[in-house]
Amino acid sequence: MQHDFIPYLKTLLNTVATKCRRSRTSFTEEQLKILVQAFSQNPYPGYTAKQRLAVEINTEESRIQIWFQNRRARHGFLERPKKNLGSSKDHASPKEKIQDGRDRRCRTSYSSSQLQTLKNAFTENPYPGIDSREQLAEEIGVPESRVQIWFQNRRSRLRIQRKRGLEETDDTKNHAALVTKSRFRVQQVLRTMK
DNA sequence: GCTAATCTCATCACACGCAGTGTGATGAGCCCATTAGC
Repeated sequence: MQHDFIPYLKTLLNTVATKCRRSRTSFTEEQLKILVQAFSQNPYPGYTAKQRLAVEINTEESRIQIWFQNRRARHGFLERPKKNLGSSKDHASPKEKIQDGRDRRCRTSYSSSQLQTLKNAFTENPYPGIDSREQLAEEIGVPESRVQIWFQNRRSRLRIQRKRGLEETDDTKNHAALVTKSRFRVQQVLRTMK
């Protein structure tokens, strides 16, 4: 997938002052064993399952989420999960499957002041590094992983907005060109009538 | 080189308010995404 130029600019910006990336987590053999086993049972664990795993191997839930994402991408697990009930081959009970289907993290609702802080930070730098994200997270009192998601969504929706804006501008230009063309044509016809 | 971290894009899910919009959460990535730390 092609990336925009901006992410590369962001990397440059971040390297100037703050730490750009979170330091790499290194899982122990024991932790990996637990993760692999959990993956073989269910490659799409719900939020509570991920939280449970996080407690079990003493890490953050967001690290579990990333691990499962990477594992799915690299171990040929291409089939998307069926909504709600799965096949009888699955290890989870039907009840558990239903819960997993709906088991998302509770939606974070930001107060207007939290949003203002995030928006200000976004204006300053749409690609904050781990240090800035952690600082922001502490300032507004939400986990760093939520700040990261907020910035991802914000960038994404801004791109869509810009794209729509450009399309509308193009439409306006096309419309103006058509009007000019029609006027010219009418004038031509009128001239020939004279 | 392996793989955690990060990115974009698409989509789901839910709140708000009553049909559609806004936005947080999640998953894929097909030359099987790219970048970068160990």
